[in-house]
This record gives sequence, structure tokens and C-alpha cells, in this order.
Amino acid sequence: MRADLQQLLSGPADEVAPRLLGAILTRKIKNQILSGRIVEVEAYDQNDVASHSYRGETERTKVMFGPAGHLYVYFTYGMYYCCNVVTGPEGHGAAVLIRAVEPLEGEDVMSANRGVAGANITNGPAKLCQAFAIDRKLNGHDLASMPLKLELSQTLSNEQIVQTTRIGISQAKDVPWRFYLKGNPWVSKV
DNA sequence: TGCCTGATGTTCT
DNA sequence: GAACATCAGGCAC
Repeated sequence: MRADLQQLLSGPADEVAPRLLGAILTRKIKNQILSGRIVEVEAYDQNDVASHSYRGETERTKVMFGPAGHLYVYFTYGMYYCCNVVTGPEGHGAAVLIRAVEPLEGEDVMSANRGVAGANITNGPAKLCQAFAIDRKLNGHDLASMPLKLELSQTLSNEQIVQTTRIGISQAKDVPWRFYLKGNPWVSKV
């Protein structure tokens, strides 16, 4: 239900984040379909020092200030991409970082994209971008349409969701805006 | 099993 | 010129 998703995404990032858990991400590459279920996310907002949007809109972060439901892809540490779902009203810089997904379809293709045998393939923000072949070209993409689509699935109960502080950041470490599915093996780190 | 480090380049100060 | 929302491999215990 696209309208429901749009309505959900227009809310604040810290409210949207837990409700994106369980949503399905579908990627189309040539004739291949890849899909996965979101199991771990983090929220970032412009009033949050750890967010890229904290210092205002720049060439890099302008997507975060755009309409909700688009993809914000950033390049980090010289070699990795990470992807976010833009949330909140237009003009407000907020997004939800997708940190881990559980592969549903095309796991063999994801593994090939990652080029690492044996390791977990989608249990980290840069890993899932590699697995889904997401790069700068998809920055600003509308997630309501292919080649990358986001769809809500079932509603989860609060007991299935764990809320903690975010990881991998150097500022605002005490803000509890990381959410993941309890007991899911694809979560990056518990 | 767990800590430490190198790879690598974009962005902002 | 430094920081960085990361990852994988190496080495020590």
C-alpha cells in the first residue's frame, strides 16, 4: 500500500525507523530480482549532531532535505556506500539508515556481488549496499518504483523490536535511535 | 574469540 | 589537513 508507506515516512525519523523493520526491499538488476527484509535500522535527524544533515543542507546532503520516500546514498571511508530512507516533511533533513537485511530472494547473486565467500553478506550497512549493488547512481531515487522499491509487509509487535543506542559513530552516542528485530541472526551486532 | 590496523577518497574545517 | 554512520584480514591470547 503505497499511500500508507508515504504517510508513514512523512513522520519523524525516530518514529519511522522502528516501523520500517520487517519492510521488504526489492532490487531489480537486468533480469535479476533481489529482495530482503529490513531487520536493523538507525534514525538520524537534523537536530542530531551525529547526522550528516546537522550542519545544514549541502551538495551531499540535499537529498535528506527533499521529499520522504527517496534514497540517500553516501560514500564513506573511501570504499563503501551506505543507504538511507529519507523521512519527514520536505525541507527537514532526516533519514533512516538501513543497517541490515535478511535475504529473501537472489541470495546467490548477493553473495557474488559481495565477492566474499562464507561471510555474512547483508549484516552491515556497507555490506547490504554491495549485495544489492546500490551506489551513487541511486542517490535520490524514489523508492516507490523500480529498480529499487520499498514495501511495507506485516505489522510487528513491540516485543519483537529492540531499541538501543547507535553504533559506529563518534558523536551523540547516547541517543537511543537504533532499532532491530529481537533474535534475528542477520542483525549486525547485538 | 577478540583486538588492532590498513585500505582509500569524499566532504567539510 | 583531518575526520569519517566501514569492513576484512592478521596476529595475539
